[in-house]
Amino acid sequence: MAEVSTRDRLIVEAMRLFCEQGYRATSVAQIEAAAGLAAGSGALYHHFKSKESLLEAGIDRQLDRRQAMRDISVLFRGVGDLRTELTLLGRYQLAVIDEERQLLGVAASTPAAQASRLNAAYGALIHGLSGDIVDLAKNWNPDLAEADAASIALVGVNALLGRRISVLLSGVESTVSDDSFLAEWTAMLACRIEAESGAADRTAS
Amino acid sequence: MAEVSTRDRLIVEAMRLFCEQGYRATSVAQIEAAAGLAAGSGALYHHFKSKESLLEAGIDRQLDRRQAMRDISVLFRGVGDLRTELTLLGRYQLAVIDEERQLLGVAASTPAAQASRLNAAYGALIHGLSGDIVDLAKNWNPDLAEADAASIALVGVNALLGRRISVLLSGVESTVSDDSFLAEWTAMLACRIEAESGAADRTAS
DNA sequence: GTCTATATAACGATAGAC
DNA sequence: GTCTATCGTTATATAGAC
Repeated sequence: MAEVSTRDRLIVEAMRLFCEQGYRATSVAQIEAAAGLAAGSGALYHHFKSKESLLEAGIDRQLDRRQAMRDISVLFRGVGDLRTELTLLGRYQLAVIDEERQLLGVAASTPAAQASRLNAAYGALIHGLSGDIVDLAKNWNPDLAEADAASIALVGVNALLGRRISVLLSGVESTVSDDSFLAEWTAMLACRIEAESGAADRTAS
Repeated sequence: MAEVSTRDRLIVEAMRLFCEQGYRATSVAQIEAAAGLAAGSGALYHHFKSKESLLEAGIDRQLDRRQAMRDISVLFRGVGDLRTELTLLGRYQLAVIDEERQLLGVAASTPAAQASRLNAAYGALIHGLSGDIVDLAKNWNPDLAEADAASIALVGVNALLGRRISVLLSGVESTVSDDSFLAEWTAMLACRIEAESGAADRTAS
């Protein structure tokens, strides 16, 4: 039961290497070696017809795992006050983004053939995360306009994404802990959610 | 005076292609063709000793341009109220990130040899943008603790970065305009800057 | 299914004519 | 400085033994 097939090992190691080095920079021989096969042997081609079809299988696998994590966010409903729920949701969404980290990393350097698939997957991710924040916001402040809730959610999601993608691009971990970051993130969103509707218009022309 | 040297054309086109396709996926022949030279001829090697030294020159060029944009943010001081200054600063910082877009794109898929240079450049960018927000925040609320100002700035910068890097990864422009995004971004930061110190601790344990 | 061996193509880089 | 031509290397992918 704990047996992992060679095919699965190839997918896992390939996505890891694609994320670290990029798709083009990762050779088939390197993937075979990482999966415990002889480097340079065509053993990989008995499981995938090409390097690109291996990437495709990796994308599909990630989308399956994403499906498994969906609709867990509703578990945070009614736990306590607005800030508690926001912090829990933020922590959950950071975990979701971590799960998608490889996919985001691979998306940065990918042949055009698979680009549309990755773009669609990325768009769906943003939409899902943003929607959860919108639901939470409107739940705690029914007077909040749909457009305002969407704006708050968009800035919130981008803040979480920016934090995770930053370390993805730089490879350097932030000096600020996730908890500290989420504390401020929570305070900012709560401050806006509690405000009356239309408050976002009080900016410079 | 409008004459652009072949060397400069090579740098510009190379960075554009590196950003779009990745470093490894871009061939020297492709760069030569984009610069108006015969594809496959070694003409590039009369200006750069290798493909990697061309990337290095591209990074140096970006760092020079960054230097030219520094210390412009102080021009926004004392324009009006907190929200006006925040919106102007946010708009300015989005422009700065746009200027660095290529460098961020190249950073996503780069050989280890140049990775440290890119990482240092990226870290300096974050630090500079964050520092400007901290200065503005403490200017409008002297009671704000240094740590709180830094937290607010970190979330703010990551929100801007997330928005720009999102379109960099997905290639799809957001349906929300920059002005609408900045309006909400401004409201969020202003809401937190105006709060008393220590308010960020009112989150879940 | 995995191996050795190899076909075929593309890439980075160099040499020399002009 | 730019070209044509080419070398050496590395990559993807295949053929056939075990």
